[in-house]
Parts: sequence; structure tokens; C-alpha cells
Amino acid sequence: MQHSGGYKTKQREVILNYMIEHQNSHVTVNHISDYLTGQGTPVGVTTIYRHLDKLLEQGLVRKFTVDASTCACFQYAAHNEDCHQHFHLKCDTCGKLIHLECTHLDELIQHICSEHGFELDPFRTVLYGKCRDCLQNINIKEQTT
Amino acid sequence: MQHSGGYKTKQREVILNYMIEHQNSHVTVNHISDYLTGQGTPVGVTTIYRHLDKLLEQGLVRKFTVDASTCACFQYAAHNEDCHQHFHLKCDTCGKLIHLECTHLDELIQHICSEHGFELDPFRTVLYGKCRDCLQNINIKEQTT
DNA sequence: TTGCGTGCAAAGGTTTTGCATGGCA
DNA sequence: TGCCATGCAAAACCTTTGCACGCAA
Repeated sequence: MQHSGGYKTKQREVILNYMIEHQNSHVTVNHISDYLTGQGTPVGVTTIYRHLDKLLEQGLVRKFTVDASTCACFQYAAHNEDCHQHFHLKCDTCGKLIHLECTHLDELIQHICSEHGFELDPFRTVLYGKCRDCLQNINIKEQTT
Repeated sequence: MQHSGGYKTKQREVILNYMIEHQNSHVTVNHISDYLTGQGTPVGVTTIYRHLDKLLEQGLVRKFTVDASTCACFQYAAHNEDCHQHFHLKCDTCGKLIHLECTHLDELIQHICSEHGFELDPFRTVLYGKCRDCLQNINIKEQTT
């Protein structure tokens, strides 16, 4: 695999390290910037955006948007390439983001593809609804009222 | 149903009309603004945003976000409230909006609810990917190249 | 007349672009 | 040395807010 002629710079290294270390969570440009500044290796946001774009093209990170008022989230994805597809559930009430890995969803993707001719992109798709905790809170309130 | 004390203005009327006429597609604030300007009844974007916010609170429209760099999409929703659960598929490439009614999805909702404790709201959820036509076009291009 | 509705202008935030400088090879 | 990488500043972009005026009731 060629590195698209990129130089090996300190900035590229620390950004990539951060993404790999946090591959289990979704991070924003601000997260990266704040962390690197705190580590004493600050990197300009412009540079972070440009690196993420490159990593995106190379398929090393995934980008998705939960909400227009929220900034874009990124996640390191190299090792996920061929593992389970996973969806994101977002709770309308508390805003929590849930990662859902489930064979049901693989089947769903298959089904929508074969029966409806639509190739679903789970990384761009966010399922909205209400999480367990918020549902409980709502029930408690209703009972109290 | 009370109208939250709102006045009946020309702007409210033309915006609501537009939303109802285009209830089968996702529209942006720019779409609305451009159309109304073309119709000779221009309405400031501020007003459009504010009306959509109100309609959102009243549950008369739904709001979707495709991408952070794209503007938010809205859709009139009143008459769909009690009809079949159905999902929307949106093609990333051509922007087409597909209504998908399928028992598979009912099962999915059931499953996510019972197994994962998450109550999915199909009306707020849009599944992104590529439609049949665009997939074919991509294949044709790849064969030609 | 009262008070919400309107729209201009300006601010808010995220992301992109221009350009001069810096650093890798 | 050549050329890409960097980062500041500024622009672009969507959206929200402040404020004075207009208009429905």
C-alpha cells in the first residue's frame, strides 16, 4: 500500500496515534486538538482536518454526522474493515450515542441490498429513538403523574 | 388542537403550503427560500427557520441531517403519523428519497426494542446509502474505465 | 392598541481556502 | 534543492440572535 506520497511528519504521527488509541470511540476535531495541546504537541485544526480527509480517502477513518448542530465525528476504522458492520443509535432525549453490533443488522443490510437494490451505508446512518434509561424515566414520570 | 397562539400570516401560509406540496421529498431552507422568491412571495430565511422550528415542536415536520457540510432537511409529516411504519432510504449520490415498507423493518424495530432496550423512531430515521440506479451507473463507469 | 411576526444585520460555530513559512527527503 | 506539510488568517457556510419595524387580532 502506497502512502500517496505523503511525508512522515510529527503531526501526522500524533494524529494517527490518537485515532488508533481512541478507535473505540467517536472523536471530533476539537477532541483531537484539545488532547494534543494538552500533551504539549499542539497541531493546528487546519492540519487535523486535512489529515482526516486523507485518512478518509484511504479508508483508514470513517466520518459520520449525528446532528447538524454537532460537529462531525471520526473513528479509526482500519481494523473494522471486514468485521461486523455496526450502526449507531442516538437517543432523542438524552443525546447518548450507542454503538450497536448485531447480526440482525448484517441481515438487514443484506436484505435491503438483495430485495430492494439499495446498498446501505451503516457508517453514515444513525437510528433515532429513545434509550432504555430514558424510557424508564418516562414510565416513572407517567406513573407518578 | 390549539395553534400555540400564533397569528395567521402570509409567510406562515406559503411556507406551510410548500411543505405540504413537497411532503414526498426532503427540502432544505434554501429550497424553500428559492422557490418562494421565484413565486414572487419571498420570505426571509430567518422566518423560514423560525417557522420550521415551530412546526417541528408541533410535530408537523421532521428534521433530518445528512452531513455536517450539508444543510438540514425537513419534511412535512402530519399525515404519515398513523400509517404503516416505514423507513426512508436516501441515496447519497442522486439524493433520491425512497419510502420503504417492509416487514423486515418491523421485525428490526421489535428486535432492537426487546433485545437492546431501544425504542426506534422510524419517522426520524433515514437510512443512507446508494440506490439501484446509481449503483448501476457506478458499475458502468468502472467497466468503461 | 397590544404583542407577536418579520427581516435585516450581525454573531455563532464548524469547516475550507490562500498564502507564506517550515521541514522532509 | 524541490516539494509537500504546516498553520495563521480570512473566507465560506449554515444557523441563531438582537433589534427595530410591521402587521394581525
